[in-house]
Amino acid sequence: MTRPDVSEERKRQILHAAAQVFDRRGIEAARMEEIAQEANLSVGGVYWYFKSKDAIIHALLDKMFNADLDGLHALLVAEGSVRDRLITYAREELATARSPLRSELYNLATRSDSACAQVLEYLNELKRLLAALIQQGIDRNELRPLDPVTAAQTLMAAYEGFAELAMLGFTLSDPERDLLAMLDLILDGMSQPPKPATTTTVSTPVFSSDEWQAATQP
Amino acid sequence: MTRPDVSEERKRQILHAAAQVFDRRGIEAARMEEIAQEANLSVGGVYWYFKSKDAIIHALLDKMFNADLDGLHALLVAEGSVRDRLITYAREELATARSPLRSELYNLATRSDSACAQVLEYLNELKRLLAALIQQGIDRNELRPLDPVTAAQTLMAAYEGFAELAMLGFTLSDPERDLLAMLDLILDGMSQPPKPATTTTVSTPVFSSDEWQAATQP
DNA sequence: TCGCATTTACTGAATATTCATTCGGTTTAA
DNA sequence: TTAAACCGAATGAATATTCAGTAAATGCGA
Repeated sequence: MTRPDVSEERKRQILHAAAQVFDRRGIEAARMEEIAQEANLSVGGVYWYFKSKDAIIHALLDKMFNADLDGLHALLVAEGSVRDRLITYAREELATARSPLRSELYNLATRSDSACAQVLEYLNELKRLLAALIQQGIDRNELRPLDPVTAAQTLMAAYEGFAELAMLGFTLSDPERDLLAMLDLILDGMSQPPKPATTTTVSTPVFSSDEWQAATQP
Repeated sequence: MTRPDVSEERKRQILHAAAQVFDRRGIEAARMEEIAQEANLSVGGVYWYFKSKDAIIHALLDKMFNADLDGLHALLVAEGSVRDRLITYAREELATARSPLRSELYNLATRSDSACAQVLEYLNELKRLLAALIQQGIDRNELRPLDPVTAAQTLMAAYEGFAELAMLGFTLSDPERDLLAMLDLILDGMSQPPKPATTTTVSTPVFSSDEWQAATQP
């Protein structure tokens, strides 16, 4: 009677498929039919494991958020300068950033109370972890004394905003270079003045000065 | 035969109504019926002025983007320090920021080529104007010499990200205070070291130190 | 080691609902 | 009288969810 339990495996399959379809169609436009196909199941098969489309979304959020927080947790106790670890975190985020999924989920959160609660819980935990990392930087004298929570929130806004812009294909050169340039700028501002400006290695201006000066007379 | 032309008036009515409905329901969930009602028209009446729902979205985007760019344009030639003007711009944005609309529109842009082009055009213009303003700051020695385009993009990411987070109700105290704290932090980093840290007047820490230090041992 | 019963895992057509859009008809101002 | 401005029921297409079945793995008795 006890058949080998495939439900964990199936759920993983379905969530993977859903992520793919959400990516290309958007959450609202994603059809259960297409998710089922992508998961090598029929519509009914998907409903065997998930109560509804919403349940899939919820589970997917959970998976993504946990993966993200786990990564940051690991960085909190990893070695290296705080600056380097913040950059590493940003780089890891970048991998996810260009997918419309995250923005869609946030978007959804503005309309569903339960989704909103889930997202806020994630954001608060993210803030706590980032603030802790920044506090580490202050304690080690890498960063100037600033309010770690404000700094954490600032970084979060920058990350989020960058992800949003990158998603739309709005970048100077390539996303990674732009991300690093942005972080260099912000982290320079947060660093101890002793080394006044850590040389901004990546940020090679891509526009000629003519080009942006033209903006003054449009 | 030449009746007084009400079409401009009607279009304004409809766009206003659409903005309201998009705000509370989201773009996809907004029903033409509801937009029509809000505009004191029937469904057919709305279709008399707009070819489709997409046309309404497009026109609304156009209106919002132009209002934003016009405001920034005015700030570019206004008096006051660059810092103050960047703060003023951010404050003006904040008024719009808490509505899900902007995020929805971006979100939509990832799926419609024409919407995407429209958004990118706006973002590029925004970047040009912000870069020009920052260049002004460098020329006047208010800001340290940095790549104005990178700085502009950094500010844009921060603005966007902040708007996204504020939309979800993710703030320390009140949105305005948080926004100013964030900008102070970023602009301090961009300012000339001579006055090493412009006193961060608004950023009164809201969490006790116990509270965020707890984040280290979760 | 073969049926046979039983339960789990699945299928996909049918159902029900939800809108964007259309269009034949009505109102109103000139 | 005419044409622009408007109405709103009807149409049609899209799609989440259900459900009456089917397939297949397992245990069990002979």
